[in-house]
Amino acid sequence: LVTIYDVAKRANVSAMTVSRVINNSTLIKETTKRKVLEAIRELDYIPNRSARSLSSKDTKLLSLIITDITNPFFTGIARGAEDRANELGYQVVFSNTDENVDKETDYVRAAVSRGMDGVLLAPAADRSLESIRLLDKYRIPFVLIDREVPAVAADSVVGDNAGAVRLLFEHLFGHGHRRIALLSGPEQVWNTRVREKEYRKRMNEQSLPVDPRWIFRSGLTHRNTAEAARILRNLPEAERPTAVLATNNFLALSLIQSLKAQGMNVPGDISIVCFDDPSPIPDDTAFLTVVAQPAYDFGYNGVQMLLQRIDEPERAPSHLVLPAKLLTRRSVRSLI
Amino acid sequence: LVTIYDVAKRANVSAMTVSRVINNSTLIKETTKRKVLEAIRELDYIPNRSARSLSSKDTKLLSLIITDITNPFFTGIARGAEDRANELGYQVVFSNTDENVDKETDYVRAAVSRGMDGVLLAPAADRSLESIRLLDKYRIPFVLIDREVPAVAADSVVGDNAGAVRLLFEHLFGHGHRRIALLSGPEQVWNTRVREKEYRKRMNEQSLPVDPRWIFRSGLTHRNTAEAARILRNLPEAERPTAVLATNNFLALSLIQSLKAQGMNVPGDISIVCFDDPSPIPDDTAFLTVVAQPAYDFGYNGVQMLLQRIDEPERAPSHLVLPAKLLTRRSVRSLI
DNA sequence: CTGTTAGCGCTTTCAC
DNA sequence: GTGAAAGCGCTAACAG
Repeated sequence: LVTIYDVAKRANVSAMTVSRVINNSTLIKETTKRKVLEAIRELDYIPNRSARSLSSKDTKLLSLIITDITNPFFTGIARGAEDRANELGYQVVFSNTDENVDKETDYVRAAVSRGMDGVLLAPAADRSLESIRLLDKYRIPFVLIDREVPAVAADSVVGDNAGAVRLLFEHLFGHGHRRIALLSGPEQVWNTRVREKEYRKRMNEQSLPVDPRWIFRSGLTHRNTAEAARILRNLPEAERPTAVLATNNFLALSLIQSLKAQGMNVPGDISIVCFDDPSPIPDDTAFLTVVAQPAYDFGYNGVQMLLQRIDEPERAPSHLVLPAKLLTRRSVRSLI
Repeated sequence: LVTIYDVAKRANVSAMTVSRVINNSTLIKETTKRKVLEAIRELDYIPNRSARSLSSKDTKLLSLIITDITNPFFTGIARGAEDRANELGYQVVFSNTDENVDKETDYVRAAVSRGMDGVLLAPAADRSLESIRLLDKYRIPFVLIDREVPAVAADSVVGDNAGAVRLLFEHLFGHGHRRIALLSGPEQVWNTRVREKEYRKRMNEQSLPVDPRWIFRSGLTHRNTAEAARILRNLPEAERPTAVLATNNFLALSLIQSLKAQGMNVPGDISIVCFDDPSPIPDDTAFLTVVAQPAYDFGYNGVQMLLQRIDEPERAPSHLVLPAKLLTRRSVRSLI
């Protein structure tokens, strides 16, 4: 193995000088620098990150903690994060919590253990407060993405949830839908609550009744839409929603499957819209009408914000809210 | 910051004993172990990975180098890899090469620099031989996934490419298609060649002509299917393929878009099948008929194999070939 | 079963 | 501009 001392000897300088060169220190004579660079090339020297990290305290490692990279929304975030991290000389470690706060906390411990320079966190639930306390305790800079946590004032990049619900609602309303159901996630997820609240607000605004039997709640990882489908089918025609607004793409897909199993057809018997495109790229063949959030930008800007935080740990928290876009496809039937 | 010495002092033992405890050494008295564990808990001690790595040479870090995590095929691999890595106490750093070998080599250098315990590599092209030489030189265990590299005898987990092409071909043939075009990737990708070869073999076997104008080649990242669509449309009816076999999911999606722009309809005017499901989860609304490779297993088994390699660096290379499954959907029109 | 000593490869700090 | 000394937090190798 070739170390900094081998390079130093070869270039007839001290190890310290080599260190300065690989760290782009400016206080170095051009000629020595050149000499060192040459020695590095000749010996094919690659610095040892563990050693650097041990003495300098930075690792050039970022942690990306999301719930499930399989969901194109999070995949997009991951891609955006990696791109920006790479541009800035960082690498990213990713972890899936599956909406499980205990797993999340383990990952945060790992981040502490590795001395990661920062964490990009999509908190699993309100209980993520635990993870955040750990982060705070060890002074690890972090940025919340996609979801906030109550009582936590931290940097964040989130979607315009209310605006997105509005787009969805107006689309349905515009197509004549009045009885609109909600397929929602766990209540402990900030996101879910905001979306649900806006749904109720819109319904009220139009003086539309919200039948409690129209509100369905499901886990995000363990999706149980079968019961929702059964209930929907068994509702008397006049009380049955003509459309469902799902707060999550995979939930919507799952519901369609469950409805099919019940002999109900989308959009023939019931229309469906949801958050986030289940397709990772533009797709003419896609079926679901969705509000697509700019996942890539969540990740890209998240890392950007994280590095600003690393630079200036004391600045006031910033918040970035990104708008969603309606993609009209074929899962909504016009009632007009 | 709390170090191993703080714990040692608190537990009235030496640092070494603490070290043994956190490393699950068996040669420790139960009572001392308990004492140490308690001190660890009281002080909320979290070991410093950089320090451990510097002296022990292992990092519990794995590198996953793929071309684009955005593609559900690679997303699945990533998820499988992370799951298995997590089970075994490792974390994974992911990197996207965008089919660019230079970028890939940079990432391999980073892996060396970080002393990663192993690398899971989906080589961008035959030129990836460079990256592999680096890996060899620094004795970093690695496993090839999805793609092989000529003249490299290394562990690998790949799909049954020939079998998958056969499934696709037989599906088309069974539905009466005789003029079948090929939309393929860059020739420098091992995968692509195997698939193309099998396509020709099948066509020959059925004594079907392969018109050179039916072979289209596109970049995987920069997809140029517009020209293919134009050519297809301009071909005289009798010489125009009735179906296209695409070797990549995103290529297929892109072609559909391009054909649409040319006023051609899928599957009305032309049928399309391809490799790998563009949907990350089971999706009843999906349009494309595909052969789906078990992406998750690629990643899961890849990590498994990698760790065996780490354990026994000298064993003979193993190769795992995973079968694909035909998912029949709506992109093929029956001609019978 | 437990402790001591040395050192992993780098950077910090302070001289010069 | 450059170098020497010390040490980051841990574990290998040995001793007992």
